[in-house]
Amino acid sequence: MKFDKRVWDLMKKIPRGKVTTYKVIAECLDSKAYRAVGNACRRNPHAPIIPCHRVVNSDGGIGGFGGETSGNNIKRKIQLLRKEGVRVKNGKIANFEKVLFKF
DNA sequence: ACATGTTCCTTAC
DNA sequence: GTAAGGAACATGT
Repeated sequence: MKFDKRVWDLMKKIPRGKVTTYKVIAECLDSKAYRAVGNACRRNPHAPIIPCHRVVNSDGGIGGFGGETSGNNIKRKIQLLRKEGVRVKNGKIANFEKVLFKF
């Protein structure tokens, strides 16, 4: 409950053209539950104000949904990111360090 | 392979 | 109908 709320709050803070990682979020929450962060995103009760597509893995790879990682709905999010200035290479962020938003 | 937090599902009462 | 336990999950080291 509080966990999700905090996660969402941080996500809302992500500016356009930048991305964040589950690791960073978890660290900000003073927790090591990286998975919980992803789960909170999955619940995502706030549709557009929580940009899940702006949250990526520590490797800069777009998260893996239920098998949508290999070129499915995910592609749509990648396009959106690309449009915002995030370079995506085959489902992974190219200039990851440059667009990585640290809290 | 293990650690970590939450959510969902199954089973028990 | 409500409560408890266990499995799964959009991860990271």
